[in-house]
Amino acid sequence: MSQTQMLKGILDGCLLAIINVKECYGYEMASRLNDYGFDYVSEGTIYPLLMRMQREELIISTRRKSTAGPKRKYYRLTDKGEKALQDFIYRWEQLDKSVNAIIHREIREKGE
Amino acid sequence: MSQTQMLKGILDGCLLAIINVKECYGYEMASRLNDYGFDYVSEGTIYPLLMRMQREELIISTRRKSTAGPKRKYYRLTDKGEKALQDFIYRWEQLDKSVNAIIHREIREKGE
DNA sequence: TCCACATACCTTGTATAACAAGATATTAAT
DNA sequence: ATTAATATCTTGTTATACAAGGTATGTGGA
Repeated sequence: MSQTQMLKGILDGCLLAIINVKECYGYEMASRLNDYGFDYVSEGTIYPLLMRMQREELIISTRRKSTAGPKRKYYRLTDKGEKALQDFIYRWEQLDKSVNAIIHREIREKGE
Repeated sequence: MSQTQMLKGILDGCLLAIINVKECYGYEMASRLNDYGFDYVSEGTIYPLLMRMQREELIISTRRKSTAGPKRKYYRLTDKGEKALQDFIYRWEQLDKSVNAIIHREIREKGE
């Protein structure tokens, strides 16, 4: 029952959402996540995730020069990635509703 | 990026919340979760989870006769379990806020 | 020039937890 | 006796976040 477990299956959707706002590279995403209120997310988490999503053709990358340091890999969504993001948002909202219902003890009607 | 991954680290808190409302036994919890809007959660998920939480002294069980079938194990929260539930709710609300901020593109101020 | 440092990416191994599938036992009804 | 619903539990698999560490590039200061 840790914060790391709670992120499972959620982080990938969050990265898609971040990329959707604006092209972004891995190293920057950690701090971006932080801005949104997440605790520090390891690069050992982010990079494998990005590579997996690229393999699944949800995102594609372009290498560009950095102002300071090695080249960056900027990611953007594919059409498939945009669909995956919409799907994630839907599933998140379902979960959100369910968990909040439990916490606030609001049992839904069966027929809904 | 499946529904099953999204439940990780969340199901245990949800079960604590359910038990907190009213003593409950494993078999019943599946349908209770369903009432709250969750998809079917396997018994192969629920029972090991209950046993783990009992081992961690978050819940304790009492065997009682069933109206039809073998004895039920009714669970209730310990003091430690109540604290764990409060802790879960806090962490859930943090996550909830963060994910919704990302989805709705509301970047928080750093100083907050 | 040389070195420290921030930037930027990647790999390996580990731990956790949800799940499918199936086993077992009890009670009621046919 | 047989079937079905109830109720619990076990085994093996899979997915994924993370710690720890490695590699490479560019800037600025000594």
